[in-house]
Amino acid sequence: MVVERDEKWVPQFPSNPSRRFGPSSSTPTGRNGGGGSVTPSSPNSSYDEAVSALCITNRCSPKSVFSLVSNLSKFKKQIVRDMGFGGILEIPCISKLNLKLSAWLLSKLDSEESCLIFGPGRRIYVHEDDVGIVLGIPNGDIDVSTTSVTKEQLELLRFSIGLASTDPRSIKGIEYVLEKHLDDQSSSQQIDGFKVAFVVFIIGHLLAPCVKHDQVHLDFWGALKNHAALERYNWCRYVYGHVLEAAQKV
DNA sequence: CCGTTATTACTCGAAATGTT
DNA sequence: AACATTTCGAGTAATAACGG
Repeated sequence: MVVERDEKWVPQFPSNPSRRFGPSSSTPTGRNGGGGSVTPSSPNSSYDEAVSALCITNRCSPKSVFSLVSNLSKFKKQIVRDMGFGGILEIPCISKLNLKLSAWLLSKLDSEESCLIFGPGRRIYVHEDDVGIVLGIPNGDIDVSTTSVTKEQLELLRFSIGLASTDPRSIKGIEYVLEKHLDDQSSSQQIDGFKVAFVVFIIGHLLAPCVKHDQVHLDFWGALKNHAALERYNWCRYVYGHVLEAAQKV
């Protein structure tokens, strides 16, 4: 039911040492953040809100991106940088995401005003450019979502990067594509195939993971048709759009 | 010899991943 | 989408080392 994907990795916070609120019917342990004189408005309701979203699933895994990226050859990394996705190469190896913190953050995100609201006068405005600053992905002038792709084009794309499966959403075997040897002798088709496969991989594993195992959304494939202009698309807006969508579900 | 501190081992829970 | 399994990290307890 409440299924949300979380596209931002959390900067490793000092994991809160809250041993779960036991069923002991004793003191309700006022959960004021260390400050003390925090907003007395409704510290409880907001907290319950986050707790109610405990049943969340998340297919986002920076670690798989990290392990792939760390095994890329110099040549491939240069290709990635040329695409404008250089920031992906710097992804830290975070193997665990704090889902509670993610859910809490998303619950504070107002999609209308595009800011995190922590209380009266406590707001952090978020812009899609910030996504680019943090993740280091292209922030071009073409909107990803305006592009569309037909079934045939999708088929052709998948074929060109070596994904043979008939299921258009499946990305099984994409790692094999990315591990194929590439050097300056390789044809431009092979390099383009690598570029497309790389974008699909990071979208599927980090930026906008689908809730289903080994599957991705189809809404960004249109942007992949144009191999030469991958860096001219606004991937930040695409990612941020998915964050907002997830926030609305919370 | 006792009390305090540091290192290590183990247990438990949460998150990731795969399957039906 | 729900369920099951695996993996990983944090917390805790036990033990060893050190100093008084």
